[in-house]
Amino acid sequence: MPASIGDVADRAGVSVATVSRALRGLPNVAPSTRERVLEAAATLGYVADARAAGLASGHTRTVGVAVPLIGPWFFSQVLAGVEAVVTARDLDVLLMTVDDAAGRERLAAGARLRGRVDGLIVVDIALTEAQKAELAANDLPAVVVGAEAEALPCVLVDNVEVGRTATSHLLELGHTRIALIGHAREDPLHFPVPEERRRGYHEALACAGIAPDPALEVDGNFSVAGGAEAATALLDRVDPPTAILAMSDEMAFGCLRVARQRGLAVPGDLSVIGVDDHDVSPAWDLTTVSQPVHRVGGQAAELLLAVMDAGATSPARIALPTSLRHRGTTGPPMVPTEPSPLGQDALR
Amino acid sequence: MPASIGDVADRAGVSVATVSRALRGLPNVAPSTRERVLEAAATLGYVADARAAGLASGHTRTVGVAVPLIGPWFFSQVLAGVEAVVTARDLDVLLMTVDDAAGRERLAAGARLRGRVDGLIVVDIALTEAQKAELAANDLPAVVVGAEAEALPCVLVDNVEVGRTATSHLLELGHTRIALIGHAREDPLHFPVPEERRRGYHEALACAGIAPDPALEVDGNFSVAGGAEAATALLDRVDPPTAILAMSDEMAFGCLRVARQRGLAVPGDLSVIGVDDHDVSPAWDLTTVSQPVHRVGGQAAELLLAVMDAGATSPARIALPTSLRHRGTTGPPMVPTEPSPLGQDALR
DNA sequence: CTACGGGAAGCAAGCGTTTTCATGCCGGCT
DNA sequence: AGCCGGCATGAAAACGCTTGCTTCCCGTAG
Repeated sequence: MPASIGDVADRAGVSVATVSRALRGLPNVAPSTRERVLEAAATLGYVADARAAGLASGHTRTVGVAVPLIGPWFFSQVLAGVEAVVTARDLDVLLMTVDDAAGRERLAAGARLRGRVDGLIVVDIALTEAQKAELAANDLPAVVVGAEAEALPCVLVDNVEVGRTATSHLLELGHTRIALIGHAREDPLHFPVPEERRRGYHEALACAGIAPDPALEVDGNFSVAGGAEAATALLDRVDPPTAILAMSDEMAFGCLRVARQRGLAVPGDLSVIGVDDHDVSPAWDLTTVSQPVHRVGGQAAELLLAVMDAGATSPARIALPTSLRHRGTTGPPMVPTEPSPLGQDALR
Repeated sequence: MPASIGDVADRAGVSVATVSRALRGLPNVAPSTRERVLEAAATLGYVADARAAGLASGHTRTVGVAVPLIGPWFFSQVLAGVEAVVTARDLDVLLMTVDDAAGRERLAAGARLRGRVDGLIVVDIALTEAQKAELAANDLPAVVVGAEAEALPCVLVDNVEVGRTATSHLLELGHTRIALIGHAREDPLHFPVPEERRRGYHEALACAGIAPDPALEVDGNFSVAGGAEAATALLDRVDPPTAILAMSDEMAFGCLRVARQRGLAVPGDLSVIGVDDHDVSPAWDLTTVSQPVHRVGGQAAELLLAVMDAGATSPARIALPTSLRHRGTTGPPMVPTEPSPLGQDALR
């Protein structure tokens, strides 16, 4: 039903080959001819069929982005970063969520990918080593975000350092009972990020000569609600922590909420630090370890484009810097015997 | 390089037609044959080329989602909603941002769409009536989110009511100087949403017999920072408002930040209400008008699928309900002469 | 005057599927 | 015994483009 290239050719009185060349701005087309073709195409409302063009030319002008979830802030920011650089090259973005083992298997096998994308960005998906190798062998240009990969380029932040930085910050302020809210250790996804941050936490603790207390490490599900639950559990203990390191700002928000509900002063009674530097963190005045989320996506996209252009180069490994944003939710622990005059939060 | 259907056919000792049928689970294939084909395909790692399959069959198994931006919470949630129902039908999502006039023109004309998507969801993009008509005439199944459309199905919330509800809430609490933070009236995008909410605000004000003060309507750019700036400007006035209605929770967060920095008690000195019911709003204890963001996306996707299945039906128009979430940031205005005992916020 | 060169345009061969139509085979029915 | 219908399979025609190769034409150099 829609006009095809043949219709345009007929109307312009030239061959389809000439139409194809004229429309794509290729050389060796007389200006007068090109103009006639352009006009014919315009009046017919002709748009080339992407499938046919791709089939003939061998590419798709599309890159795939695989994420475990779409909703959370982190992923939407990475996605935005990818999108910005990809559309600058006039490519499209195919979004795919893979959130279970079957999906990961299919992704690694390249199912649904052939003839769909020219390249793939895999964000924070817990691929096994075997799956990564399979993906790399898959001839499809791919880059991994948030995890190391042997044969694939990857972009990530040093999450051990993230954990270390946050913990050291709290230690320097004088805290010794520091809780960690992250992901359950027995996480079926065994994605490295939480584990790495936990490692940094342990390292910093060890440096300060403090023995880690397993009771202070709880699951927060990387959500506001999960962070709130975790904080509740921690603060209900007979020996509550004086500081909480939440592995994401969203979980930190949950902590702050609980603190406020309980009338705890922050940072007087409880210090809270997050990770991400979420959009709304400045508004909360939340101390956090900032990571360049948007840049992560952009960098991954640039890397992918480079691989797509140059073919298989030596897989790069790009580490992006993080930095402590010391704001208002962390401070020295209160001396236990001295009750806080600021135990009430005026907001409530 | 990758195995084609012909390779599979050779290896299984059958024709390509049989391979095609066997792999897609079509009837009239002997079980033994099917098994042989499956095995051949598996050992060859065969995956059908989506372009070729699409070209031959006429569809793409992909739906497009066009948004003006990816980063903001609202869009990521809508996207997630769409994605959930679309992938349940084993379709893919092609993400496209259109944020300028040229992009809108191209979108309406269907550029880059043919052979790329089987259907399109347009989210909060300021199409002119002519462009909507063009899109509708474009034979491509499409649904519009966040705007009325003559010839296209659409899903939206009653944004006039949203504005009315929020404003009435503040009025009932006793406020009379109520500021509105939204989008600049001379918005070049002239997207209807802010304008509708503003209308609701005016209607509620009129009902209460209050003349709107243009000085109390300011632009907040729908971001945290924009909300903060707007709040600053409002509170710097000689006659500051006692309540602020922000058209999004993110802008409301900016307001709360400013209030806290200035030592204003919320809701004692200043009431703040937002719109959206953002993930972190419960943590802030923010009063807001909740809209079912995820559901909006899901509903749009379901509508689109229905159109794709059934062909052109009469264009539906689905309005989703909103509701007031009365939380802690709104309350009666303080009696002006009585200074607040809670002017200090313990968080800072 | 012929040979040569280069730009403009056309022909036709793919690209890898799906799908229609034709073919062959077998069993059951009249 | 002769047909007929149904099932499994194959051959080949689309699908709509890109692209290598060829042809044509004209101007210039020898």
